[in-house]
Amino acid sequence: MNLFRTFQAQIVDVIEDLIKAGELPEGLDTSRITVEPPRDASHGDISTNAAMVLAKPAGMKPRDVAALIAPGIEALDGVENVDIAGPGFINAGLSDAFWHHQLGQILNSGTDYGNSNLGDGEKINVEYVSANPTGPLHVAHARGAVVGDALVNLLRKAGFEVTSEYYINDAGNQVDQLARSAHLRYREALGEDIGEIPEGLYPGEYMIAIGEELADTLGDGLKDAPEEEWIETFRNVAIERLMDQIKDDLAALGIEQDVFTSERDLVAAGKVEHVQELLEARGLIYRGVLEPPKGKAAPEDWEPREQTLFRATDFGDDTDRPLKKSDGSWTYFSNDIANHLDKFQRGFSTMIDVWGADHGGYVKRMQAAVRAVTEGEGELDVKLCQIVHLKKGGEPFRMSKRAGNFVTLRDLIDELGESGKDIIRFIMLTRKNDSQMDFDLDKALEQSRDNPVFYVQYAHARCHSVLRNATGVLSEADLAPEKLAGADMSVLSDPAELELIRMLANWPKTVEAAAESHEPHRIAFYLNDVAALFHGLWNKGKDNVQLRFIDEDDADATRARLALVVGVATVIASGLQVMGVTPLDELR
RNA sequence: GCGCCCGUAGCUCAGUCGGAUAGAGCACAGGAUUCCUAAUCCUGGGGCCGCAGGUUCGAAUCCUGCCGGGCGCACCA
Repeated sequence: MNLFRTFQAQIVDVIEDLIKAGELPEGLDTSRITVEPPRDASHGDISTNAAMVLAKPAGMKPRDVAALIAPGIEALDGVENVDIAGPGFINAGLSDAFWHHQLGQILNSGTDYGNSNLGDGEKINVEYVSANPTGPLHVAHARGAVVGDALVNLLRKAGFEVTSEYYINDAGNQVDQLARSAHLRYREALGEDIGEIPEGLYPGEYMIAIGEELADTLGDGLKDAPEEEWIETFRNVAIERLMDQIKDDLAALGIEQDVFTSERDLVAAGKVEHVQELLEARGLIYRGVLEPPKGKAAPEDWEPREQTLFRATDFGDDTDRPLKKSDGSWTYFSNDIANHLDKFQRGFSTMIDVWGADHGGYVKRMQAAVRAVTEGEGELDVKLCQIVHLKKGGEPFRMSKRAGNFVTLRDLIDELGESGKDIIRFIMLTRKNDSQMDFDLDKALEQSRDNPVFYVQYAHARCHSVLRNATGVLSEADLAPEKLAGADMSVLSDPAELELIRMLANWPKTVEAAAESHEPHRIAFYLNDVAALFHGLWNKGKDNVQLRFIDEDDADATRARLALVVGVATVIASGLQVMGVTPLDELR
């Protein structure tokens, strides 16, 4: 529970008391009342819009309503003073003791601080990565992987019951081409000169080992056999190997997903037919001919064709969408509807998909389908991840080990060294998912203010450095968080110290807001703010000896200040945990 | 031509789902280190929040229309 929510509930109580007493009219809607930290610190610690929201329905002036509510707020625990300002804001200042108490709570909670019951155990499914099993992951996948995974952690922290999921596109033409590529490499492994890899097949070197394995296990009997005899086996083996590799790459990024759903299995289980029956029964399927796209040059082979169409326009899409290909097989779209219906039937009425921006044109139709197939009970939020431009020293970066090849995720991790995982994860979260991003390899390794990964890690390491130095004044046992939580915090009275505590106490609200909006990047920005205040306070100790964390002549003051230091380290660690980044105690 | 995303300081970006005088970093100018990591910090200038209307107590935020950039646009996945 974040403290602003607590105050919000208390203020609503105050208002209800006023209604009972006849001071305010009955039937006021209190749901729009918010309590927030004011942007300007001079306006106090908390601020509510209650008077402005209630003024109109109550038929009163905002300031008059505020005057009625203010005394009730002033009487609340922790409130020191109340002020009515501007158009009718009620601002309240909280006592130092209140903030000291918050700090104690941080120490007692550890990195669980910020955990919330906001989600109330509601089930949410987050699908991300879902790359085709036709090759290793490349950088373009990294952003979605990180965003999705951080979102999972974030939602869990906020009290949702989250399942992380990968949808394997193992049906359709692409995996058949994969099987053919494997067969070619199989023949190559048996000594045949295969020459150039034909257009449409997968030329990557990663196919060679698969071909060799197939040759080892199957012998040469399938070398000249017709495709029907081998395609299934080759497909299965290739997909399995590539999925293993993808899982390894994800593991290197610290990602391990709960559920892997196979498109092929969904089809085989008849789930797509089920979708069709369901839509048919609701009158949402018809045979029809689509208009060619206007303006843009029509596809070469376009011809008016009667198709099996889903009435997507009834659910907010721009045009109706085909469910079957001309050869009678299901479209990718049909299968993906089955995928989402399946998720819904497994109990997820809230679903989040993380996609690349190039799939943006697919959002509306999928959302339309989810609405149709769940009768409005299911909700799909799609997070689109914009492209990442790799750079090195400001120049576009290409790592063309093989001419024309993409940069694999593995290459990127290796390039960044042992902290590669943490660096990638942090940087990928320093932009909103839908804005484009430059990823500069030099900057990412730089140890400077310029590099947010370093800046936040440095703050955390500094905290631990202080604690290491503190053993001269306090015993190990005295440095335990739960021990420090009981310290007399009253020396923490400098504005910079209190500002830092306020920032730390903002963590639970940050978690809830980020979780509600499905925006994990907010965590990165918050941590940057925490680090900035901490570095600032640290440097104040240079001018003002009174503010140094360790005072060899005053164990009590040291205890209180170290409580603050541990609080900072705790909140940073808690935030990094959500991002999937390992906090460092030392940077040397 | 249609749809989606974006447009905020010279540059890169935040902006707590409608709040008060719009914030950081970089860059630029100046300053702080016998002292817990100066790998840091402090001070300063910088803005028509793309443009124009609308909604209301109140708009960077919501609606409409333009302008500019990115992505996508039958039976690929």
